[in-house]
Amino acid sequence: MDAIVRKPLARRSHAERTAQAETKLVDAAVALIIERGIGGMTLKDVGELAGYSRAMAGWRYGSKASLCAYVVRAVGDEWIQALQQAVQDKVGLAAIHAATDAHYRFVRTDTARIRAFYILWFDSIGPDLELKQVIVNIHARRQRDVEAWIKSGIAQGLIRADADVSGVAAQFCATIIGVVYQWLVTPTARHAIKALHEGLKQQMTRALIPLANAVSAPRLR
Amino acid sequence: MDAIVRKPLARRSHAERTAQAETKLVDAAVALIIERGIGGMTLKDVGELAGYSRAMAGWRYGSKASLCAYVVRAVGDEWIQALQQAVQDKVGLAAIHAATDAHYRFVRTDTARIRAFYILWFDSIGPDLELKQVIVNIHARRQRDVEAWIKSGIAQGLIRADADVSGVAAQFCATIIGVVYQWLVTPTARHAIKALHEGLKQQMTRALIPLANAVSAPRLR
DNA sequence: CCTGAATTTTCTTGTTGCGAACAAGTAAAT
DNA sequence: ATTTACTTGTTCGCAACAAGAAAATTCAGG
Repeated sequence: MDAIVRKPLARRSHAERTAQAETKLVDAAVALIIERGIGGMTLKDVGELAGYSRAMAGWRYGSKASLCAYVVRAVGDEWIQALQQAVQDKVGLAAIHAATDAHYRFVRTDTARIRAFYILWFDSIGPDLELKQVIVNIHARRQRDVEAWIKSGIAQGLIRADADVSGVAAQFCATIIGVVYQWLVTPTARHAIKALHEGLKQQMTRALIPLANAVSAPRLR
Repeated sequence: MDAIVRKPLARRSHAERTAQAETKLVDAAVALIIERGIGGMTLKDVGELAGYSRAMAGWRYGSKASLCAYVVRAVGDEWIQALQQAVQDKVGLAAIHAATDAHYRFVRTDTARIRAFYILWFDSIGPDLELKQVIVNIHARRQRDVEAWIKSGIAQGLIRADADVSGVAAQFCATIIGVVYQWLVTPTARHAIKALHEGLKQQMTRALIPLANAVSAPRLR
């Protein structure tokens, strides 16, 4: 297990040491999760890949489960930032479409962090309560956001008034997870992942546009 | 780790021994996967819970990964049987709705085997090639079935002729997985899981019915 | 202010316990 | 007797923790 980088390290403050260690350890954990899965990632290799001793990762985060939860929290925060950036102040279907497009762009770039994030996401099945709690929070937040977009859309007359707000939002969130699963298991099929995102947009359109426009719902391009 | 049963065992043939060991071991594995997740299931405990020695499960299946793959194969076969039984010779939307309803009934009964099956399903992310292959096969078969239903529906004029057959089938399969994830992480919310299945049926209806009927697409009851 | 000892924080080496995997042996059926 | 089913014995690797070394910070006395 070779270290990633070994800069000539001058005297560093405690804060600097801590911050640098954290980024190196998280990067190493992400790389190993992608390469070998969560089971194959060992605390020993995380520490050594980051350029430290075998026990470093375990000492820092206490346990493997805590390290995983920390990684999810860290990447999840970046994620929420990027999503807000993409949606801005849009509402209704525009917001949902923007969020879906942004999601597709994220998975298409396929950065290591996002892949590891979602690998960890699917590990939230299972008995690790700490990780599960983190994921549940992110999921709940997503669903709240979607519900808010739909409600604003209804208020502005862009969405049919009798729409089942929480039901459709749940459908959206569930489908996103299904699409992500597809992406994780077949990382090569870019076109298929694109089509699934487009299909999701179309599905939401059909469920939410006012009835008068329903017949003219656009087909998949 | 206490044994499940200890019948007074008379002289049994090799075939009987093998068969009985297999069911006991699989049952034990299922129980432990549900209780502690895949990481928490140990070959030692599987063997002892089934009433054998600590090495029994490892000896029978060679490795933990192979045991998992075996369980998925076994339950997956039962599953396919039950699904065919539910769909019979239906085609078009009727087949898709029947399959969705059957799926909901399966997860609602929440037998241990089905739960373990889907927990293992989500473990197919990750580097275990044997398990991944089994899952990919089941998934491909599902998708083929759905495509066949759609095609027959088109042939009989029950489904719009310009439908994107493989695209819609992929959408269906992805959403099912998303719904299953929801079910696994929030096993209590039965109503929500029911609503997601109903929403999926409605979504497929909207995507597939001939345009002339589109406006009268039934709403979620 | 400066200098260096005392203290706190960061990180490493040492140890234990447990599980997977396999080897070699025993018991049961053929 | 021979093949098949199963158990006991052993090795190796990892997670978790303990105890020690090294680096940074605080604080004493000039």
